[in-house]
Amino acid sequence: MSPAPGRPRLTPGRPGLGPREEVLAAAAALFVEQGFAATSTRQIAERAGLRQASLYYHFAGKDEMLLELLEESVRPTLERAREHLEAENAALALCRFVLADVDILLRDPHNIGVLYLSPEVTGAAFASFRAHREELVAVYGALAARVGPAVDAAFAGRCCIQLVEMVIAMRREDRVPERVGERIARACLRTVGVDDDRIAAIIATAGA
Amino acid sequence: MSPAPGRPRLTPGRPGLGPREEVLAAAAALFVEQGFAATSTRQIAERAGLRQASLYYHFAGKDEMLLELLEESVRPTLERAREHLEAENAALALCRFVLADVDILLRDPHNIGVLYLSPEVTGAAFASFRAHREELVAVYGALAARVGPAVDAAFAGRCCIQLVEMVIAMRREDRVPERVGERIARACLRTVGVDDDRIAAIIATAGA
DNA sequence: ATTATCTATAGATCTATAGATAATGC
DNA sequence: ATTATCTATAGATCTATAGATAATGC
Repeated sequence: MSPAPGRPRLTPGRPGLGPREEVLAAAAALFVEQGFAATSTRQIAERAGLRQASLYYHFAGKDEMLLELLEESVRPTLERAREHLEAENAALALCRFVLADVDILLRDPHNIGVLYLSPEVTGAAFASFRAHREELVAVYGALAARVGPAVDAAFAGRCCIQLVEMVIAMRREDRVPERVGERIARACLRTVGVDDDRIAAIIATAGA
Repeated sequence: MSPAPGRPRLTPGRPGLGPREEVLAAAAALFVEQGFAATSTRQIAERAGLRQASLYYHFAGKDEMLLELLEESVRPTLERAREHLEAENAALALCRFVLADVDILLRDPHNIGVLYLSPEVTGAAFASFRAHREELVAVYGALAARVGPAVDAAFAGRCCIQLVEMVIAMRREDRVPERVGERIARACLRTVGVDDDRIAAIIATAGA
């Protein structure tokens, strides 16, 4: 195990991760805790264990860090989307998609979702993230449309994503109840207009 | 109409409002557009039409401005809460409360709700706001509990508030559909477990 | 005298660049 | 020679205070 080339750090840095990932982890924790604009590059560097100026070897600036964190946080959900869209039973697919999404949000190491709504993400630098999020809304809409053709698909999709992202707020307050995924899935299916008997069956199937 | 005492402003300032309100309006617009930490006192002052240092005659700092804006934005909803909690028909009361809350959020001149989730609000300076918001969650929970005693009241309450606050995201994207209030109310009632026939009746009554 | 503003500024940041340095690898 | 870090710092902020000033009202 020869050490990497380049001048060594003053503080060694964790063995498993590359420096880019160390910086991203530090940035994520601070952005979530203090907010994006309130976090300085110096704080990020300090937490990551290198010098402020060294950040610029890996990133053009804070924007690039946040963009990468946000993209990372929607990517896994979008990757799962396709398989669910192709499933036969639409209500079951919606249920499974919700369960998967909730699970991904719960597993995110820093709960980066708290920044989805934040005003800084409106900027041009984050256009690609917003586009990906739009895709996600569209997926929920498409699933909702197939469940109940009577409902306004776009609106129902929005409701679902809104309910799913309730876990972000819950995590921030450290009050994530037991079986959240299942409960949110039930709420989504009710919202879309599936009746309770079917919901019970669907959740039982999805859980298996 | 004699002018107010004190040295006159360089820029006159709008006739209807006191200086405090002018500053708050400027701050709200900028906080929502750029984020709290990304907005400087200089920008706020410029927009309000006075000098940066003059802000400190009215406010101790940015924190105090945001706190006041946030409190202002939950107060009207909480004031309405009591009457709804005392109503006989719980489902109807929930429906009316949702309609009122959505309406208030839609009328808010700057959509300040985008900052509810933002990390800066976690700080000690905003404890009283968070307490008021907790109250609001409790009101939704209490109403939900009376509608269907079988459901977990706290969770159902959270779902409702989450669905109501969907209008904040919609406003930010400038995509508020027609009759949002009614549609969100329907989603809430479904989530809480009211069946569609009753919902139709309730919404008809509430609208009258 | 009181009020509400102004001008000026100290002191503390913060970002991003320039250039030096300490490793590896050829 | 290449890579990845370091030190040092310029230039641009930003917040909050001190003290002057221009009104009103007594």
